Amino acid sequence: MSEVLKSNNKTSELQTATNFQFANSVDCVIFAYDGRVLKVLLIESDLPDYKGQCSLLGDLLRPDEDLAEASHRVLSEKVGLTNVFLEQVKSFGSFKRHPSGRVITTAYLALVNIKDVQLNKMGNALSWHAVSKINSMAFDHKLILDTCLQVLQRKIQEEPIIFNLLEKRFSLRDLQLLFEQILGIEFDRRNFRKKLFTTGLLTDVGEMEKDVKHRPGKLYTFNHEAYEQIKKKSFVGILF
Amino acid sequence: MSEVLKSNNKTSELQTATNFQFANSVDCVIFAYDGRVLKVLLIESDLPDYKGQCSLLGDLLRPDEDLAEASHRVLSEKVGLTNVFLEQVKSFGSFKRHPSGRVITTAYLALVNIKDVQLNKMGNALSWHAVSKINSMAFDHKLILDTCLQVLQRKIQEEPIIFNLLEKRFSLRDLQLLFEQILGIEFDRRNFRKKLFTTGLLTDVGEMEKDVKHRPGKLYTFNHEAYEQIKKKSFVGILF
DNA sequence: ACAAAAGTGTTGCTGGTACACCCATGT
DNA sequence: ACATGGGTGTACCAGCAACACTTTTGT
Repeated sequence: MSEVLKSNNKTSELQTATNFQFANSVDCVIFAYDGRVLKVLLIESDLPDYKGQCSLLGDLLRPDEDLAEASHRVLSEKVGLTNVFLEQVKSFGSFKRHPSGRVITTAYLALVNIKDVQLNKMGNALSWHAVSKINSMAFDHKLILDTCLQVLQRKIQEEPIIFNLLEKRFSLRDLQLLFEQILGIEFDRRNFRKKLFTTGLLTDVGEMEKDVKHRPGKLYTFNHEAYEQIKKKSFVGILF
Repeated sequence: MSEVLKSNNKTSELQTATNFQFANSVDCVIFAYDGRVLKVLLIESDLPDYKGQCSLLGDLLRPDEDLAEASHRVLSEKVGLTNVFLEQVKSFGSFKRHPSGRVITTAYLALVNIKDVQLNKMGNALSWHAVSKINSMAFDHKLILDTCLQVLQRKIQEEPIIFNLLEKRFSLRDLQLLFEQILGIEFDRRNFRKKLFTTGLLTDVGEMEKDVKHRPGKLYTFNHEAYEQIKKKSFVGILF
């Protein structure tokens, strides 16, 4: 082991250029819901190694930007979206994960409304893929996707982030179907309604669905203010 | 914006050395319990910028190792521990977080048994600090510590990782005090016992505490096998 | 009229919380 | 005997799950 690596801190090593041999990137797992299934936005790889395979949208980290900034930049530059729900999930640093060199990537979970994305404007190789149908991807991106899907499944049960996937106004049916899609289970309609109402997070906007070929349902919005109030109350429910 | 950064993937850029100007590190937030309060293992910084302040134990990522490997190496080389509970928490990539250059660090949560750590053997600047007493640290390490503490608080309620902080055999009192320390709340003793017993994760080892100046309590171990069985049953409890 | 989904209430069970008394050990 | 904490049981309440019928709209 070199002396350099034995030191208490990193100063001595940082002065040497030999340690600056890493590239860092962010990769965004951009989820959306088309009303039927959960989808993820991918780009076709043009690397020879991964001919025809898809990869996540990402980019190299710039010298002057933060990880979070980089993830927002990817959404902005490559998808044309700002003010997106973005949350860091995990970093992947296997030294063989990228064919062209040592790249450490940090995965971000993005939840967008599918109607906000205009693929024709962003052109070319971007497309939505049903999450359940994806078998292989470029690099280790399938692993990253799976990891983010699991995090999504956990998080929608802990925080009301699922609303980022719906339009401002939605029916209870929309909401339930989306929960069921993501979690892969079904709920009793009546109990689901009761539970959601008792959270106090849904505001009845006083309008109804239109253009449905059955009795139209009421439309709701997510009540941010109510959630901010509720959040303060501590959550404790010891159990593994 | 350069053409290079507009490309669909990262190949072209990776070939150039200009993108390999980052250093990556891991920093371990090593928690332990001394029977009274939650502690974290820190090292005194010898950087002039951070004279007298403490920092987490970390090291630069080597060209040939994974992030997880690096975190285990830190525990092994600097604390003399192997087979430690280690879990990635978050990466921190602010471009001004390190005075000597651009370092992206990935924080790991480590849970160890305090008796396994022999500070005298590791020598010098390592020491345990009560988590609640720490006001400032070198770099952005206070932020990292706070983040990891929050993750710890959440995780001990979701998974039985708390046992990593106790000895193999422990009394219910030990376990309850530790929960209370970490979460900063108190539990009713009788309800706590019932709840833990109903999980089926505690095995009565048929022995009692010794050297206590009151009625000795039974000792238990964590039942890994039972947990593996239980884990299979899916957890769903929609609520935010 | 029929199909499709909206909307609504009750009951039983389970799990959480609040709470009080007796027991074993060391001093 | 006293102090300290171990060990146990009960009663109430809230939240969840299971379950069926009526209503509204479009075709």
